Amino acid sequence: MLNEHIEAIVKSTLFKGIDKKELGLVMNCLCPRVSDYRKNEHIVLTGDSFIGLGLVLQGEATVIKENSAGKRIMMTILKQGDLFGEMIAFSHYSDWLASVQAQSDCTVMYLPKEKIISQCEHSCPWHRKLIENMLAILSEKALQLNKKVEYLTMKSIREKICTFLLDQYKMTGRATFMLPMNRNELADFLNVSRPSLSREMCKLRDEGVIDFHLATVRILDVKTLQTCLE
Amino acid sequence: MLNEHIEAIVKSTLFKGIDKKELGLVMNCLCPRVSDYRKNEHIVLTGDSFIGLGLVLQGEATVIKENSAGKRIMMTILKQGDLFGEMIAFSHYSDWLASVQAQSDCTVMYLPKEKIISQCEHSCPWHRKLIENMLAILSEKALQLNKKVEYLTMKSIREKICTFLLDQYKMTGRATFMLPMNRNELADFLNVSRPSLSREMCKLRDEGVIDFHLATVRILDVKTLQTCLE
DNA sequence: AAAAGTCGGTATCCTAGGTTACAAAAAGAA
DNA sequence: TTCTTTTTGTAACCTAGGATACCGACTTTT
Repeated sequence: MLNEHIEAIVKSTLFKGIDKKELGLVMNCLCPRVSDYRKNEHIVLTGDSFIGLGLVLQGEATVIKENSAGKRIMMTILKQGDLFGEMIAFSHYSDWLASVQAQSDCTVMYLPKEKIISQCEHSCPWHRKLIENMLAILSEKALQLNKKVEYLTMKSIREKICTFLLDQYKMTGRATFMLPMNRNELADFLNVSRPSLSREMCKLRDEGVIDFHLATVRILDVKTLQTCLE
Repeated sequence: MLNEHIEAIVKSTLFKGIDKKELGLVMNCLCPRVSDYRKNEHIVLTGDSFIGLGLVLQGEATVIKENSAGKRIMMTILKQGDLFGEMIAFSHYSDWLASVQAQSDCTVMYLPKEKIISQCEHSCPWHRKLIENMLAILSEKALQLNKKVEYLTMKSIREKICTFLLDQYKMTGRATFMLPMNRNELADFLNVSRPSLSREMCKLRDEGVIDFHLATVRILDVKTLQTCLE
């Protein structure tokens, strides 16, 4: 089983930094359950009891969350090497909070949470690495959600845009940079409508604060950009 | 140092489930740095290099985040037993992302992250518990942020209210329940203005979907409440 | 019990931004 | 190139909900 799926395992953040040669031992110790699913089949269902952290070895799947009224909303697309269930694995929940459905024929590996934190008799060095990776995965997840909350909490589109552009400015260190997504995706990320986003960006251009052409943006007046956030 | 601060340590989620008698050994192994701060003094500053997970042993402090324009926003109030820096400790960041300021005279303990994940020579049983707690803390944090994102993403106040009420209904299992916060806090949580929240709640009452008096709410028509979310 | 402070409901007014629809530009395919 | 598709910008229209202000009901203080 290992050889045919080694690619997915190596790709995943959970096994990052663990030597390829060691993976045999690791898997032997973790003895994960592996299951196959056909296209459109449900991999897990909301409310099913949680059996372990999921890792997509093969194929593509979607995470679907049902709201209080039962409406289904697609949350994420999972590809080879992606994890799911990482937020509930070590929480007080014992059931899945969302469903996962196969978009193509899929192979999924389940890692029981006890196996991840338990120190096996030999107290293998990679075990520590596994725990470290798990902590890093959860931390990054929380930070990413935190960032999202920050954007969603802003009241005006202008504030969202200015913050986003200043973030990009800081990250790239240049006044001229490329936006990492198209208008639709950006509007989605900021939780506003695409035309409203365009309208506001054009206003900023008319005011001489920024200039842009498609994905290329140049910040002309950092100070004014900052005053939008005060 | 242990005896005078045992209360805070026992209170904290990080040391939950570790026997009081063992705490001496635990602290001996973790050998945390402890620092005192005076009222209004900065405990950590955004950009300072991260030295370890913070635990408030005594006093009260506030977490203050600066946005891209440098505007300072109060994020949380930390009390005895509260942790800070748990999201960055195991992330790729090596600097603090927010500042912490003492609101009263404070004592703070710093736990280096290596000490938390390292297995000491004696491979103490409580070490595993510590890791488990750390994973639980991060998971719950991520889940809580996830919930917040869900609420913030909804476009209409009505949808937010209906979701909130259905959540409460599910949690309590009763059609009549008490709201866990007052109108101001609820408006804040849902990221809307208080009068708008009142207005919409009254509309729902006028339509016969719910009834309420102050904090007491009764759901009259679950189905209609659910259709708001579709 | 009078005074002061808090909390929730209500009315008015107004604007930011959603919706829809279309046109222009860019990118890709044939 | 030319045709098609996708991505943007723009304009017109309209409403959800923010801001503000005020009132009445309760609470707490003195």
